[in-house]
Amino acid sequence: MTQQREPQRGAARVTRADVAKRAGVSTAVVSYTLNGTKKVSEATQARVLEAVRALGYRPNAAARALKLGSMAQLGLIVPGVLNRFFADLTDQVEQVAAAHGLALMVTSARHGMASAIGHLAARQVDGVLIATDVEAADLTPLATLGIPAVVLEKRLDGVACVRADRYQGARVAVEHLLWHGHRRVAFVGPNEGGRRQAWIDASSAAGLAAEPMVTSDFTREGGYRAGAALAAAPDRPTAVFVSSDEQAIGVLLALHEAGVRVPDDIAVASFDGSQESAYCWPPLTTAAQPLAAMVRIAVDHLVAPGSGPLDVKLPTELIVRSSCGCAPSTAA
Amino acid sequence: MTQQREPQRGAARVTRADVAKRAGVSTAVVSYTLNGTKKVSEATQARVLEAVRALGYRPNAAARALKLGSMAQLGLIVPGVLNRFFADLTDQVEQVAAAHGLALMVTSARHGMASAIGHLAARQVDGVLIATDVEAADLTPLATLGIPAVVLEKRLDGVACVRADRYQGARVAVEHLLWHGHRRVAFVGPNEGGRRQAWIDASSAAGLAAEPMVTSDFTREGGYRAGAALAAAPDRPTAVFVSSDEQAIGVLLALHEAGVRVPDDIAVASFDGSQESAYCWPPLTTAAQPLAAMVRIAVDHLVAPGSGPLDVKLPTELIVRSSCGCAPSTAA
DNA sequence: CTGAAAGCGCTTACAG
DNA sequence: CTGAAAGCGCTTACAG
Repeated sequence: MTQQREPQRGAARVTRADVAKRAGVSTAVVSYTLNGTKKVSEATQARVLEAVRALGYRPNAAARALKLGSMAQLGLIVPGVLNRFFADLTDQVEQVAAAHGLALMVTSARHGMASAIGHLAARQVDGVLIATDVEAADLTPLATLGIPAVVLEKRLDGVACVRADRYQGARVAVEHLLWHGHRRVAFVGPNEGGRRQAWIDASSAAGLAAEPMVTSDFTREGGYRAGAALAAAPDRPTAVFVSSDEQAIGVLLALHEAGVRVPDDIAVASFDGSQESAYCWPPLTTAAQPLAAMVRIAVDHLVAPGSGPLDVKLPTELIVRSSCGCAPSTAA
Repeated sequence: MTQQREPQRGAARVTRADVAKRAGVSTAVVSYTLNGTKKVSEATQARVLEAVRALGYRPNAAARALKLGSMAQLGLIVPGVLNRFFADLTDQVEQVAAAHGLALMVTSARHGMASAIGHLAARQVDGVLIATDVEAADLTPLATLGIPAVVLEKRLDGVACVRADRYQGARVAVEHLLWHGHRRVAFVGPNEGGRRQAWIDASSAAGLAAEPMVTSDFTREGGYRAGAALAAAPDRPTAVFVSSDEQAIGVLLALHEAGVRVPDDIAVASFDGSQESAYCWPPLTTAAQPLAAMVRIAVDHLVAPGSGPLDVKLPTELIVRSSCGCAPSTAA
């Protein structure tokens, strides 16, 4: 007796047995012709294919995955797809994964990293990309299951890592602002990390005090508050480096609302190079992360069977647009 | 002899048999305690849970899916997550699906609807949300497998559909522009459909010729080109209704570059109500789709076992910001 | 070139 | 309250 529940909507599920019967072959032959794993005579092949078509047969991915031990699927953990940069990232990963014949399971870290990882682990993904802050301890479920991971955020001992050189990118951006002649360049971002350090170093290399600094998380809302603070500051800076495009969008809005002109009153440069940065007003001068390369390297590493440790740091490229005071460019 | 390949990275996979052995029970009991499908004595339960923890055991989703006939997973088809509105949508769907204990498989329609649907069908999703243009014929693979679908775009015979009332939304937006006193309101969007018709109707109801119209696809690039055309038009309109926020972002950029002031020289209103619309400059007055409600209804329908036909059309809500000439609002 | 059969890791009706 | 066993739909080593 079968104990299988009816499929959700009661439609009769077509299995390879049905195909085999209709084609007058064994189920093995159906697999052989569908997967090309063994030679099958032309005539038989044609019969099988005809049966597949006629029946609208589609192999059951779960059964296949159970047998093969792989879901042909990658997992991606991002803070959320609402952040423009991570939307860009998600899009890239989807494309590269598809090129490898892999599906993508996007999971937000909204409910915590542990939950996101547990989720992906349970779904037997073949590898996971983590594009947000993560602790080494969060990674153990993956290690236990032998699921490879690569972190796109920060370096963790023994964990594959691909990242942009944030210090270098921020430094070049701040130096560009300095090159424009600004003597008081503000910083908007987290009170730590390479971007902040680059701002400090670039400032002092130019003989300037690194100030003011406005702490802000990586959101537009945070940027908005920082921009409002900047606009209202007693000794207003004439330029600002913002840690991410996403924040910069918020900064721009606050500045506009306060009637502070960009770049005339305050020049702005940021970090990420998201597509968004080309479409805001004014278009942002930004240190662009080499997203395509990062994703390619990360996915290749996940897919390659025996690859060793990975620790890649890629340079960013400063995209010069009009927010810094350079000649307005058209939409890029 | 086992024919199973080693798992990808050679880590020993822990199965429920290992757990059962360690806990000194049968595999059935492991299932019972993990799924709560049958009463298990406290003591046994504790032993099982201990074993699960100690072994780092995680049920195999593929096996479970094969047995249960469900992957506990929904599919979503969007043009791409790069479009802000669809990013908002994706985020909503992910949340609502998660609330139902369902994972989300996001697929872009980049390589064609047939491929996207085939992909999802092969992965045994329990339902699919289609948020982009689709033909009835594309849906047959889903019907064959008994996978329910709901379309968020347009009405198709016999297919569940949830959508915003685009005619009504566009009409209200155009009328708002008219209310501001504009006598020449342009339209940017597709040369068909409810939004265009609403613009035509609202214009003639006000005794005006509906012109000019600039055809544009639903992209920022398209909006940018349309905006440039508008700015250069001989008899420049004083207001424009744009079919989507995404396009409006492009329109704004082109207008800014041409030195055309918004809303002073040209007032702008658009459609969608994406989060983006609150953060561009100036913030957009836009007819907001009731995204949360749409997604909730759609997912509920996918999840409900025997729900009948569904054809819901929800009203939009005009969010008034400063692009139309109303008092500037702060970031919403 | 083709087929019979085992086994992937679960769940559950049935029998203690 | 617990266990033995069948079966979900595939793939593949092995034997024709």
